[in-house]
Amino acid sequence: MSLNREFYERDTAKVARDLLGKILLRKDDDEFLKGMIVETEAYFGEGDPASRAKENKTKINEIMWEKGGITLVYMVHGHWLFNITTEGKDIPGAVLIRGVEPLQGLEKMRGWRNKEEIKELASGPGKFTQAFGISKDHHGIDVTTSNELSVKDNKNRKNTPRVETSHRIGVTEDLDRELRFYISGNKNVSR
DNA sequence: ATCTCGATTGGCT
DNA sequence: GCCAATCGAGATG
Repeated sequence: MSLNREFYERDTAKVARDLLGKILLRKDDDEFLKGMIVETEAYFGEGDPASRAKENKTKINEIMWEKGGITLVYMVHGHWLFNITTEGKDIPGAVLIRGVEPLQGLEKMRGWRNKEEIKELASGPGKFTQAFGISKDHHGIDVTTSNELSVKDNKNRKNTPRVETSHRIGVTEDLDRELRFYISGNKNVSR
């Protein structure tokens, strides 16, 4: 079962933290690519200087004001970045997926990334989208109902992961709060 | 039509 | 650690 609407329509920082350890599934043709989310960042709306929803809506970011659980994909520095929207309608928010531990479909990921080492496949927001073949085509997908792209609970993991936090990476201006979350000690965290 | 910018990456020192 | 290449969106003319 995919995580439901209620999971996403909560405080963005909580969603970002709770996505750690969850399983991300991407179906490409008949093959499944699978990985565990190990690093995320939370982005709010007005008052968050680093957020794309800090000012006016655009064709791409308007989705942040809609319901939670929808994919938001855009390009930065020549790389596609993948987010999932949070909160309900009219409250903007999204979680950026920054790091994933590859679990299934490694050969396809290696081909798309042109790298061999597992820790080089998805240990960064742009690396992850390249490894999973995610691009503009995957913008606006409802991950609570889609077969192509979904997020599920991790049945194999009983204890909750040990989480560390830091300031968000690469942003020109950040809030005082630490809004980057990652699983302590995991090799697929970006840095 | 052209310009600017960025939630990045990888190669080099 | 530094820095250049990256490329599409949004703004501007």
